Amino acid sequence: MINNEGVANIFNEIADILELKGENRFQINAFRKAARTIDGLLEDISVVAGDGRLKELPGIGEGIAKKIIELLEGGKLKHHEELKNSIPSGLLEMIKIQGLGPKKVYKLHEALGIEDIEALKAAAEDKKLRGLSGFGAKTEENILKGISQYRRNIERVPLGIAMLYAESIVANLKDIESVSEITYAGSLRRMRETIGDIDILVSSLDPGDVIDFFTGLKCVTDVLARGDTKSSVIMNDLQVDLRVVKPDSFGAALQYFTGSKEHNVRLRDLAIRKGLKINEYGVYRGDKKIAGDSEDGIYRSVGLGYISPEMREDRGEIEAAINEDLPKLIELGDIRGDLHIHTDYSDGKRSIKEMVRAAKSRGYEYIVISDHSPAVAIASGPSREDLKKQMKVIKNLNKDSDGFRIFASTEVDIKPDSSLDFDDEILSELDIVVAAVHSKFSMDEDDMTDRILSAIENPNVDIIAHPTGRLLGKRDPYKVDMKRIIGAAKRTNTVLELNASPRRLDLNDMHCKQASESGVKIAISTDSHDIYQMAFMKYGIGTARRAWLKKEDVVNTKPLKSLMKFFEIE
DNA sequence: GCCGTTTTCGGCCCGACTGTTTTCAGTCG
Repeated sequence: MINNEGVANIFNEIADILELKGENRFQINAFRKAARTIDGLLEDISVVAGDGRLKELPGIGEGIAKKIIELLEGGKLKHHEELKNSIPSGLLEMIKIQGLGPKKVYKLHEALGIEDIEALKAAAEDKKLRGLSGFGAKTEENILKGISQYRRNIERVPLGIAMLYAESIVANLKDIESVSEITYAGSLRRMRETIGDIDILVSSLDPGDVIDFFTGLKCVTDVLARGDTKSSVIMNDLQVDLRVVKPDSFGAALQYFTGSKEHNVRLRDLAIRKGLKINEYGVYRGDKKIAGDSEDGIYRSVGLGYISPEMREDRGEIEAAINEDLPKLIELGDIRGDLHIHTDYSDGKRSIKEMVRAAKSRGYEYIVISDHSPAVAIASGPSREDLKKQMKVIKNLNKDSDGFRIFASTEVDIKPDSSLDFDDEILSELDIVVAAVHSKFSMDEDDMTDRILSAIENPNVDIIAHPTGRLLGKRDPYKVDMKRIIGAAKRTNTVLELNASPRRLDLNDMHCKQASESGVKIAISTDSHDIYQMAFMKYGIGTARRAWLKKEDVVNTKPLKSLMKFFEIE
């Protein structure tokens, strides 16, 4: 059975082919919009179709609804098959090359019979492109550059890495005299889990000065574009776009360059209906500028409350704003403790005392010491006896802790046979039990789901850590039926973790939203193995805000007393 | 192909940069 992603991919491919053939661009947008709707859907598209609700979805009307049903029934779409057969498949790959779009690719195919990237490369090297109108020597050079870049496969980088680069660029440009405001924007500001390129926005009355400094930075390896107010460069194998605007447009530009594109299209559409026009300089009624210096003002001008960057994905936030129903999102300052911490009892780098001190300096009221159980051999976690000793040490530390509380715990391994790595007797003595999968990730979906469910069903287990096991860019999530996990977690009052480590961010934003909408409580934990990693909490908060989580949805916003009540700790 | 507190027809976001052109098309975000 085809899933949501499969249907979305087919509609996107239809849009690509129609674009190559130069068909009506609004029809093309309609397919893309439908694809986006389906891709972002929390429900299974087959369920929506079964209920006859397809046409209630935004961007899905009579024609596309029929196509979805055809796909669900037969796994194929006649319209799609016909389109695919009408062009060489290599053209679809060619449009992915930077600087090449559908028009140029189709022209290359029509005029020179070029059908794939290999042929394109050969033709460009033989200087055969420059004869075509619209193509010159520079175009050939750029195409070859684009091909080698495409082949190097510049991938999206994890949020945590991109954030470090962005913060250092911001720090560098801040000192330029004409710069009055500077920040990063784009998907980084929306705290997406991976980042394709870094967007930096600056307000200055002397754009040339800023652009000069930016393109001259030592770490810049290639300048892709350099205009009067805008420039793109490559540094650290990552594209960085800089835009400079005047201060009275900073809010409008920040709104615009934060995106997402889908969110902005919706916002501009709304503005048009109200007789307004939004661009990156401001909001205009006729020639009169009515907003621009602040982001808040942009939203107010179209009658909406302020929508936080993390929500701007066209996943219902515009509707929520129209209905004055925007959630008050959780903030970093709401966090009162960390519920997943490692120490030198297993593979952590620091002692319990050191981790406690770091937690206190962050203003926390409690932490959970959850070292690995022995089955995770590489972490050389405490044996049953050593865990008992650790519990005693914690008990003593708690005696003179001026109100701060250390909770004894374990990150007990859920073994491939579904059993836990510690017996129920010792688990029941711990304050909190965190359980997680660390091995045999390749199980099929039913077995893996059953494996995790059996941990959820154990009354001693309080929290399931990193529930899908993914490592961003390194290891795919294991296959698991999240609906069953969420259902069981709700029924047993088991907490699901949002692991804040930027290499995990697991649960992801969509699963988190799903879980919390089903009434499951979330723990945002850093899984720290060293002091500095406790700062990862901000990435967890970012993901939580993308999931529309409120303070009440997250257990570690509770003050000490009510947290103890929640976990039934003496 | 979708959609409607102007509309069931006629709209559909907007502007910068590049490279090719002699005023603009294509691409990108």
